[in-house]
Amino acid sequence: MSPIEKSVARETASNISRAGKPTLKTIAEMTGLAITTVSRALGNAPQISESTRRRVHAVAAEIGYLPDRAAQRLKTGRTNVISVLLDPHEEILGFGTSIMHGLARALQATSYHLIVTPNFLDGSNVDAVNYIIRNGMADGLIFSRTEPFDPRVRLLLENGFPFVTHGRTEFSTPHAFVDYDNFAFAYEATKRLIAKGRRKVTIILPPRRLTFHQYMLHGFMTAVREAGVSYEIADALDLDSPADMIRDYVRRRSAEPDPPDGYTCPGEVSALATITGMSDNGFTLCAEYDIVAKQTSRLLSQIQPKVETIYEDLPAAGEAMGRLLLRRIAGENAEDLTMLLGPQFGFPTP
Amino acid sequence: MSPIEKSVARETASNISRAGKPTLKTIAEMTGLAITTVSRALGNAPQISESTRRRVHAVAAEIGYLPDRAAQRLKTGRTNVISVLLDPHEEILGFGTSIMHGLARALQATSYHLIVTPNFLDGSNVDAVNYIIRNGMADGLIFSRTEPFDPRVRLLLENGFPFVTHGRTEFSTPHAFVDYDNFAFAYEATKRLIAKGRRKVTIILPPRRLTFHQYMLHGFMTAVREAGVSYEIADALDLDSPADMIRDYVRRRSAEPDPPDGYTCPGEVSALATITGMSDNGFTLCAEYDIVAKQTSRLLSQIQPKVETIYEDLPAAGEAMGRLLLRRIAGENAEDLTMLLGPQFGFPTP
DNA sequence: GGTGTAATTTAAAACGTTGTAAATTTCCGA
DNA sequence: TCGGAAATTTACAACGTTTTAAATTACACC
Repeated sequence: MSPIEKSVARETASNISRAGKPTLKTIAEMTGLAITTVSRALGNAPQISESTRRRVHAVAAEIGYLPDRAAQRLKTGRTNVISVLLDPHEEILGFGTSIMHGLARALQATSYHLIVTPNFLDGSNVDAVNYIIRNGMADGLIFSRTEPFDPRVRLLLENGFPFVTHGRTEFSTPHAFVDYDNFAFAYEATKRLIAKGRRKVTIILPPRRLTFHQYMLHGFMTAVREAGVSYEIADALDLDSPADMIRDYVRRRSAEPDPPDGYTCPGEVSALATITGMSDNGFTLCAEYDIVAKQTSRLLSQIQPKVETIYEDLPAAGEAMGRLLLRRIAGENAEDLTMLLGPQFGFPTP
Repeated sequence: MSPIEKSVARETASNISRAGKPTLKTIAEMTGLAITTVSRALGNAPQISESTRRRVHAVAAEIGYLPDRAAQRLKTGRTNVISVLLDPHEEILGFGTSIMHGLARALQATSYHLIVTPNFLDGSNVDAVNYIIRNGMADGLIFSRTEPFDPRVRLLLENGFPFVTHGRTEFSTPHAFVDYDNFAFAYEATKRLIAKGRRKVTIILPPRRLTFHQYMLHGFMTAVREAGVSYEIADALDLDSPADMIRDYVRRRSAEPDPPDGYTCPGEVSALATITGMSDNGFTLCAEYDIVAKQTSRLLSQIQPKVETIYEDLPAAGEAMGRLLLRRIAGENAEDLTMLLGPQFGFPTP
């Protein structure tokens, strides 16, 4: 077919955009090219001449062509989907949402969609992971709250499935992760309490089975030992305990002899609960005791007197996880895809 | 092929589960049936004999067959996906997450997946809706914070695309929605303030462009007029204002003459900000002034003295939206799919 | 034992894309 | 002017499912 004939064919076919949405076929008819060529041109394959490449791109843009994800997925086996495991414990203070926004930012300009796989109410998180691997529901996975020998991580490693965790593990095989330096947080927070003159510090730790329990404890103990102050650790409760339980515990403990006068609170709600529990017994923040808390939202800046805080930037963590996961999917080595985010002092001005 | 031959064929083929995951073909080979028959049997089509139906189901379960979503989607045009538009304003107190958990519960036993379409940082939410409609990215849509003549709703109605909003609109064409009775909330909250003896009430309203601004205002004004107390409305700020701004406003206003002594707070963070602003000026909650706040989490029960609250059950709203959307997708009439959830007094015991 | 009808099962064609292998065109140097 | 290699384009076959229409089998009745 000569260039002139082609051009005629184009005029003829481009009368009305058909009922359904445009496909490669539509463009093929409009340009007089073969479907394969159009596909190639759009994919910027090397063997397509620059002129047709341009022409195809122009037509595609004009009619608002977007490839059918289902067909692509069927053919290539790639889903263009990244799945986030939503943990029920993340709901209180928008942890999930913060991370999600960061993730969204990372995936913004890519063709990836974000799908949320909530905790199966009955089964464990491992089932969800298994389901996703087995049925190829996503190209990559993101989740948080890792355990030292997290079964989800083990499963993913065994299957060579791309993922990024929020939190480290202790597997010898490296994997991509983003973590917050909770050692630094606890160390710094506790040091600050001591600097304020507090002489018996305490901390509300994450559940023992989670990896960051260790780091947190270690940071706390390091500060304690360096300063030689006394301390105690409440092992009847943890950060996942309902706020009421934390409040009740603090209230009870502060009524007993020799109560702590410095609290390291790695959670906003637990900080609030602590303040409430203390004030129930007539203790005043900054006067009789102090708190240094982890801050992930603007919540704590709303209460009086101001609680001293150390910031953890969750949207940044989300964005980092997104970027690392994309690189992991692209084939980069897992051991090069790790990231430890330091605590930031003071809430960044927006 | 005789039954015996079939049975032999089955034995022969079931030696090893092939490399890839099982497909209809796998089952067809194992049972000696045609692919079509297997598809029908799994779909419980009427013309399949009970015996083969059972046999196919058994084999499918045995080898853990799950239909390929991409192929189904390509063939049928249905995506089996429900998309949630995530609004940036929803991040503070896990609104998004709460709703999401409810939604997840509603979709639990269905084949639907939940995909999150975050606000496109640049474009408006309308672009996202348009994108989803045009490219058939989902079978149904869920979003919140409706305006009286919400352009998203208009677009969806024009295209006959199934959706459920959180919040009402004023279009004459009915559409599915779940809403919280904010009139009842504001009316009840304000009445309580008045019952406590407060004589000048005020309210922090949602942004004027959102539908529930009207309901909230109406409820507030009704209580005010019935009791004949005085009131004022801060129109320099709204519920979306940063907490610091609310706090500063309250602080400034309470230092001026004739300040309000009763606050209706339709948001948890704004309630906190109000308390802080007031206490900055030496006003004590329950003594010099009162607050009745909307409660969507256990946050407010953590501060002292207890703020009186009226509950809004967001997970329940999410679940309701999910169920309504499924029915809408199934073809039910939109006008039958509306739901107004009443305020509940006191936090339900879990 | 045939015949018609109902009950089951089946082959073949799509859905829109990409990969393989082959066909066509273009271009260069002899 | 002609081979032949390089450049460009193409046809066809998948991917796994559902749908349409047709084929086969079973069943009842005369």
